[in-house]
Amino acid sequence: MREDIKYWYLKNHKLFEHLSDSDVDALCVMSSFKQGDKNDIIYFSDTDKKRLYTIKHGILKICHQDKDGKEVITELLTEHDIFGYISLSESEKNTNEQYAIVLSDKLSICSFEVEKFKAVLQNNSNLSIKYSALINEKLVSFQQKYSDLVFKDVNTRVAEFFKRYASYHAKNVNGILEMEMVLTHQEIADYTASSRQSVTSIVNKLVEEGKIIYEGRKKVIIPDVSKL
Amino acid sequence: MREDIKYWYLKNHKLFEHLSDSDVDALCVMSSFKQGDKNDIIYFSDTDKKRLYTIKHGILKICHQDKDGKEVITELLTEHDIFGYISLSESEKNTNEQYAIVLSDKLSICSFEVEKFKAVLQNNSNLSIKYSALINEKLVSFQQKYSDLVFKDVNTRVAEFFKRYASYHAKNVNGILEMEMVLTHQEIADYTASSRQSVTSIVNKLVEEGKIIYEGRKKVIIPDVSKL
DNA sequence: ACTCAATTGTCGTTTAGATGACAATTTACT
DNA sequence: AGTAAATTGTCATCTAAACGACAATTGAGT
Repeated sequence: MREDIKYWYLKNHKLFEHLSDSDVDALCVMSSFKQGDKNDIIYFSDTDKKRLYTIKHGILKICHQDKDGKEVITELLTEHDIFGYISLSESEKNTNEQYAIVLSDKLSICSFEVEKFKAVLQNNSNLSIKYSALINEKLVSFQQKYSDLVFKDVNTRVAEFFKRYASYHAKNVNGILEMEMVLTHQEIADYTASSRQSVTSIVNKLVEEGKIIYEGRKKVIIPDVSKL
Repeated sequence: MREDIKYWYLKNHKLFEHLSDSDVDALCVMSSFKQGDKNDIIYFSDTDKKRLYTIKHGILKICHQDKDGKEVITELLTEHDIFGYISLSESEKNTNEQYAIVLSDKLSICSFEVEKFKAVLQNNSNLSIKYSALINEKLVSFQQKYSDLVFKDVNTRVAEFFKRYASYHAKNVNGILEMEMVLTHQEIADYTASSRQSVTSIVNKLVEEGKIIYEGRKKVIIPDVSKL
């Protein structure tokens, strides 16, 4: 990948936007870009040097399975999201059998070796505060996800999935939200901690009520988010 | 509180242990210590200046409720744990209607104004890397908690609660774990996302099987953790 | 356009675990 | 010690949502 494109990407990332040019240069040198296609699997193997990833373009699901192969999607990542974290003890396997699968047609990601990234943090307290805050945001949204699972029923969770997905991926045309839906019912179920059949029937109910519109299986329209 | 005790506490905190004396001095100045008793409620009100807390001694539950008053315990905090996080946007309410209640007889906490703490981070990249890693640990354990809720049944979750609780609070006497139990069945239920009655019957089953021993309602013994 | 695999639709059935109701026990308080 | 309040014990009932099974539909690949 050409240096100027790396540069452009990092300069436009909320984590790095206020960095000095020379700091961005330093990051550029240590960063590595990669492409992927739909259904590609990205393992975060423990054997490799640990890396920190940020997504340049595309959608990725982070999942793991229980022993019976039942899958849970812990995160849906999009442009500018980060994944793979730094930890205190170098050795500690924190990936926890997680793996990522590309959901969008194309994906491009940018990654850094964790140890090198730490070195940049050393000289950039501003960056590290931002990084902390970012991780913190994730923590808060996970706590939210946890309470939602405890407090809210499947119907609500699925409806809120659509709202959330829309907030990331929808184009707003006069208040009408249009988006490409890259998740199957099964995947929505994995994400909302429910079952495929439940998602199917809930989606159909939402469609009947006119709250969402499916055009084919890949396009979703939400005429009025406030009614969802 | 006497300065030398503050100093001593911070010097022994894993987050601050490698800080220079002068940095610890600086933290001491901005820190404030507070005491609490069992059942005291600590609100993280949005009106106040946001603070970062660390626990000097005692046990605290962080919870929030849904509209019907149903409670979920999101975290159990103990010595050296931190709570209340920094965020990018100053204003953002991240506390999310959370509140904390003291579970142990006595509690003492230490707190910093978030903005002041950030200033110390600015000049201490080492500290901020540690801080990031700490938040990150929390994130990972939350992801774990989430998957456990999805994958594991109540029996397992309750059993694992005891293991986890023991790992923090038990004295190990020749492989036999003894601990003071500060949670009621109801609270264990709130923590494991289940119901009081389920916890009661699961606990009794574990007692019958000899996997745990209750002496009164406040003391628990685990003869052999590996069998739990 | 045709075929096959993937996805969705629709049931009836099953089940884990919540919930309610009340009794028994333990602990706290005067 | 005696009483009230909190906690725990037990059971029967209920329910949300998983699960299995199979059909219908869609879309991708040739």
